[in-house]
Amino acid sequence: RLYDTATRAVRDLDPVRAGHVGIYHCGLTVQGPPHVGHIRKEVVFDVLRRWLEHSGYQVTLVANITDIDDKILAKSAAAGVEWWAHAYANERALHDAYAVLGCLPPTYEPRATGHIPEMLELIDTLIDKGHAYAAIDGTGDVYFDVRSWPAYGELSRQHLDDMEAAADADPRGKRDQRDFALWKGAKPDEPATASWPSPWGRGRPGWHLECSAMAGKYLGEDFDVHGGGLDLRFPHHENELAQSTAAGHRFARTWMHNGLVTTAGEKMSKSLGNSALVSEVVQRFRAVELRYYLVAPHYRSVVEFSDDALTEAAAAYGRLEGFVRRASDVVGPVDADTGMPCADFIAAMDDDLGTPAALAAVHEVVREGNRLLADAGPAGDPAATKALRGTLTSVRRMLAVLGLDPLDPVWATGGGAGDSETAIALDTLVRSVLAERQEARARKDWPAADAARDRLRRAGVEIEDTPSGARWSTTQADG
RNA sequence: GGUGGAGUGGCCGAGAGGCGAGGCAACGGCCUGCAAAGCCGUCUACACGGGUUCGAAUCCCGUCUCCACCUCCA
Repeated sequence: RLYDTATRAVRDLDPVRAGHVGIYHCGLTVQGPPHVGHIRKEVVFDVLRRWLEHSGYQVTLVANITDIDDKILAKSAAAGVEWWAHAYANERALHDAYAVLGCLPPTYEPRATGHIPEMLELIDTLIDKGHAYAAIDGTGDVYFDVRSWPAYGELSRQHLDDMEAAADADPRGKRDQRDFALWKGAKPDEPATASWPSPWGRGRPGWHLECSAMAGKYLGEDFDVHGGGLDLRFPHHENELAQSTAAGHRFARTWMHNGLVTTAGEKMSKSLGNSALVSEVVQRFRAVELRYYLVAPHYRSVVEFSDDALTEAAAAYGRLEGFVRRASDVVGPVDADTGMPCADFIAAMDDDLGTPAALAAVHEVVREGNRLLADAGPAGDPAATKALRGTLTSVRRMLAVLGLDPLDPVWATGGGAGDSETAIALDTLVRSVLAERQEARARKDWPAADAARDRLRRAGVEIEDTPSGARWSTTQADG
């Protein structure tokens, strides 16, 4: 079940094609590097995709890249670089961000500039059906005629006559002030590379049209889920819906919107200057902690971004991670794919992606696992060890669905031969200090034992005494 | 002016007519040489004012505060 913005109700997901779910969500306009708000949406749809796949569906996840628009042209011009270089650099930054956060790559990521023919075709259809027209002022713009489409406003329940008058009352070549551009005629000061030929002269696509054309191309005229940030509900998604349905498509069956990330109570956005860039946050927190922070609240709620909140998320995640590492030490490697989520977890995830309740269920299972840990082990109760194995496998499976399995290789720092040699060297050194401490403890020389521990701690190495001996970790790498 | 949403314990954050979500912090106990981690326990909250009900954080009416959208926005 998923909450559908259009009907304002939690509804059963009833796929167009049995066993398959097609999802389109609005990716980024690559005008700048992604901040935490942008990446929240990626994480939300990544969790949805993982859960659907876990539940036996084949998922096609399409997220567009808007690689041309006013801001890209303006910012690249200001920076003195080509617009396409600017867009591509930020597209790469986006890819880096979701790789760092452990988001699986989408099935496809179409770029707006690669789909001009599909867009022109859609405009043709709309003109033929009487829902679009070329601007009367000769700018080469083409607009959607909102007054020609009585259902306009159905998604956001807005009425044309109740809307605030646009700030700039310049009607340009529009029949109605609320008509929106499907195609934008090229302006003399824009680079020649930023326009394409069309029946109305050279120009480029309007933002809303891109998504309609690309969703239709890759998912069909009737598909399951269309998503994006809540701020896109109007006008972007309203306009997409109007265009596509006016062109005769059924379009999205469920509209899914994630809540926004705020800082100091206000929406995180570049224009407000309160953005926390993903690349900057992961300097101070581990990426998996950032991901936990984003997965823990429900996807439709507002999340307030702060270092305190992130620190708390890190502590909560540390509890889960600590169990997984300790239990793995005791029972050895397990295949997380064979684990079964507990019933509460399944019920929570099926109910509109209830990650808070799902995570609460994981914490409960971890508590049980920690109890087992006290009795398990080579010298311990074999029944407890067996039970612990099952618990560990289940916990890892549940965390994997959320993209939070601590043992997933994506969270390994570094990688490559050099790093692993360093890791081996570090491990050898730490173990020699631990051995020293153990000798001191054996002869009850507590000051010497504590001095060894303090020495490690000052170097960022935390020690944990377990029934099977001391284990060590840093906040960055595993011991 | 219109549209959608939110206000929950020291903090974060779920739930949506009766059965104490969960996490963090704090405190007490167990464990530990001492710690850390873990386990057990304590802290019984739902913006405000009315109403409905045997029973309301949850439903209804009213009030206040906040956020988002109506301009590019995840």
